[in-house]
Amino acid sequence: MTARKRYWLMKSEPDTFSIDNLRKVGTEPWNGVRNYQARNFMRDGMQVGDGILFYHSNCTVPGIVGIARVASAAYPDPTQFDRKSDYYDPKSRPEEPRWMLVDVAFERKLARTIALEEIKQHADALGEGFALTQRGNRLSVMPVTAAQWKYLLSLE
DNA sequence: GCCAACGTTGGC
DNA sequence: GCCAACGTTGGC
Repeated sequence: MTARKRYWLMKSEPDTFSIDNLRKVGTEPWNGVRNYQARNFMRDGMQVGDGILFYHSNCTVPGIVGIARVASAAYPDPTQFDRKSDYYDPKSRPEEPRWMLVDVAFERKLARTIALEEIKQHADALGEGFALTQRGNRLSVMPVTAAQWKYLLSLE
């Protein structure tokens, strides 16, 4: 029995890991998420094949730049046990890992960037539940409804 | 580079 | 369990 496909938005700083980086490598473990809410979405919500809006944050034109898909079930983020990693978490133990991730696979780049500025203009159509346009929201992984997915891609 | 928002930590 | 201090995110 296969559950219905779900949709997500995932933020990445292009200076660290851009949509072009993802296109090059094909599939990437989404490591470094250190926020419980974002982790829970990956661990409890994501299923292989789910759609991902790839979002560039902290850059000149923040916005949605591509589409990816969930390519693995959730598994422990190995960087949490790597002392040399920026993401090392001394409080996490291998027998009880604190941080989980999924693999993310490249699908395509959008024909153009759907900028945050533009998305904000459609806030009414997207509904109040859309976390990206809610003031002060810093979540790096968030759910997107099928309707929001469709609407956002219709802007492309 | 600034700073508002907000999550986490740790003293009490 | 409260809450001040602190660190991070991320738009601008």
